[in-house]
Amino acid sequence: MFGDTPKIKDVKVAFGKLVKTFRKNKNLTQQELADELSLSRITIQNLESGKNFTIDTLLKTLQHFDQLPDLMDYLNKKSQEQDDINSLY
Amino acid sequence: MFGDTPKIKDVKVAFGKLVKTFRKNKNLTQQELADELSLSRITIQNLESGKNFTIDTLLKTLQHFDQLPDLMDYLNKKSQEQDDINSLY
DNA sequence: ACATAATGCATAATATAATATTCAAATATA
DNA sequence: TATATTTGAATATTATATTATGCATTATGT
Repeated sequence: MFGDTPKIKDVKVAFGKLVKTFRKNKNLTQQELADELSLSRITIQNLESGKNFTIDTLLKTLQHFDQLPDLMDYLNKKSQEQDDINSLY
Repeated sequence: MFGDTPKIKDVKVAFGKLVKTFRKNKNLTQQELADELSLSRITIQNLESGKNFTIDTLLKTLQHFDQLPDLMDYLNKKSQEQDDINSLY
């Protein structure tokens, strides 16, 4: 799909599609999700359509779908592998 | 460290620490990294210290350290597992 | 210890994300 | 098909991320 060199836009679109999938799987409208997160529908729309958005907007949304633990695991693994690289020298 | 319920702030700090580790492992100063990304040193500082920041700032930084492919894999796996859940019904 | 570089942290100005509103197009529902 | 709901997209306003600058604190090296 993206080979192995996705562009920044591709990653933003991927975040957006993921959020939309989470939302649809819980049968929520953009407005309902926005209300539950104290955000506007437009912010959800921008997030889902790959516009620029803040990390707070993204993390509030991922938190609502219980995705923070897995994301934290991912970051910890990344930190660990960087520390391992560093300790080689 | 965070049990299994990290807070939004925890995730932002984790992103920041990871970026700082990437930067240090390449012996770059905040200013040098900022210049290479056409961002200000303050934006890098905010990112590394867990303030709010935009997804563009984060992705430009991760791209510089070749982290977009792995991040894309993570998002694709997440999308796949959501699609699988959906197709059960 | 000293000098230099790097980082943290303020303030103020600018750029832009978030918002409210409206309307058209698309999607679902009866 | 007809109706209601949801979504996409535009403009204008507000809130805030980004930036520039300056200075204090903390490394780093000689």
